[in-house]
Amino acid sequence: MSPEMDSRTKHIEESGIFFENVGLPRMAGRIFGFLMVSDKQDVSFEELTRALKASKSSISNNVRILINIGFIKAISHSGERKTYYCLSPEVDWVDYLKKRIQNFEHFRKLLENGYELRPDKNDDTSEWLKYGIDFYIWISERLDDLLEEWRQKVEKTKQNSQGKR
Amino acid sequence: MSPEMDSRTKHIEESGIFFENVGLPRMAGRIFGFLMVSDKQDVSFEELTRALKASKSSISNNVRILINIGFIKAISHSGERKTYYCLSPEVDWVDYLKKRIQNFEHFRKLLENGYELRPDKNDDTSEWLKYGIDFYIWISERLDDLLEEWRQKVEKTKQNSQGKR
DNA sequence: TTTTTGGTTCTGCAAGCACAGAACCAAAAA
DNA sequence: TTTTTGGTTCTGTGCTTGCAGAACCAAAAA
Repeated sequence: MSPEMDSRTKHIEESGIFFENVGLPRMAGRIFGFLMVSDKQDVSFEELTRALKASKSSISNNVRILINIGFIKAISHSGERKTYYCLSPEVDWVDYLKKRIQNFEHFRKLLENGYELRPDKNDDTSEWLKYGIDFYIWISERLDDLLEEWRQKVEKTKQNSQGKR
Repeated sequence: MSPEMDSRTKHIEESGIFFENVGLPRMAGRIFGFLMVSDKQDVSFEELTRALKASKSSISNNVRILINIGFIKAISHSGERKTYYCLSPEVDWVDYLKKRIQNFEHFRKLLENGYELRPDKNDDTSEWLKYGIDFYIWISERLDDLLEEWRQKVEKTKQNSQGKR
């Protein structure tokens, strides 16, 4: 990183690294980061290739990834052929988290399966497994409650702001 | 998979695939799965290489990974040079989850940084960022509460079982 | 019709990674 | 001391993946 790199560029690269850390392409993170700090509301495909100095193929593929995740959205303007992209206003954090929480479920099933297969269910290892299973059952329930709570909170806020109008 | 593969082998391989899906080596998952369903309380290094048909280097590296994560533990028996491994009885699910939750914090910081860098903080994108930031602040707090709740639950159970003795 | 534009899909390459096997090393045994 | 044991670290290989550039394609423009 050159020292005179501006804070936006730095932000974009950091976003890329973060995405990489969670198993997504760096370029997808760069696009996401760029959309965050762009002074425009929506950015064209062509601007992305130019701003991020990336090939069309890379932008094309990574834009699709971001759309699938639900982080960004394609929009078009009448009388124009170009496609523009912006952070998806409809992104559902709850749904997004729910998908990530499914890993817990999967892991719990793995523990349960292991427990079932143990020859002696009264030893330390079995106890350990039981404890882990209990924890995951408990935390999954609680997380569901939490997400429902948030959903209602949002619902209420929406009604409020509608009432104000 | 041959049809006559027994359920333990199947479990071990499934564990391997699961680990792979969350970004860890398949072999680490196999070891974890094997320790789950082994009829022994602890398993030697050599038995792992034999049972999983893997090289010493692979076992060595992946055992270290599992120890670092905190999933398994090395133990030794007096009068013996061999090292044995078992599912770590001290594994702290709470700590484990906390580490995974740190990703949320990191992501929130990314959103906050993006928000700070926006030229116009009154447009839709900024609103979107603010909403996301709020959500992550809220969920982080709630998760901390949850983990604390679980910790206390465990504490209580421990006291109970001690009282019974 | 032919040409241009906007974007997708195909091809090839470079980097990263999990694994095996070999070389290695320290501690115990002989 | 030398030999054996138990395990780690080094080296090479095949597989995967992100990317660029080229080929491609459909729709609009000319």
